Amino acid sequence: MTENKSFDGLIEMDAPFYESVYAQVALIPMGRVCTYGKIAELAGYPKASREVGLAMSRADEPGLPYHRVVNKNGTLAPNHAFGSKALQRGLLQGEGVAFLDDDHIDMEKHTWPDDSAVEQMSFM
DNA sequence: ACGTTGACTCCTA
DNA sequence: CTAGGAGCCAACG
Repeated sequence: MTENKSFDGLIEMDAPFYESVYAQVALIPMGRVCTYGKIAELAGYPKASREVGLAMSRADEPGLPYHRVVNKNGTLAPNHAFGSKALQRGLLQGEGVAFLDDDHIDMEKHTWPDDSAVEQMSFM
């Protein structure tokens, strides 16, 4: 009994924070990016921005679009993530994300959740 | 249980 | 632009 360590595909983690992070990341639509701090905030830990990065590093969940998570400054993750910045950039560009430079995303257009989304929700 | 770690963010120079 | 320091907090050994 108490075989709670069954890693038969799904990983039972005792970390609600991490699960919340993964859930938020999974909600990021294509062509959009989100910051670590924003995800931490949405996850319920507004100051745990660093832990979001940890969660990404430790994430083994396939299909999780964590390449859409970038720094608040619009710069991509360090080179050791994704194998290289170029790879992350390619993934984002493939989704329609505009870059101001090789390492800078146009956050004003692609940050999510976006304030312009509020306009869409308005019935006006 | 304590100390270290880190894909962060903010500030100063 | 780069470099350094401080604050922050959960997971991990």
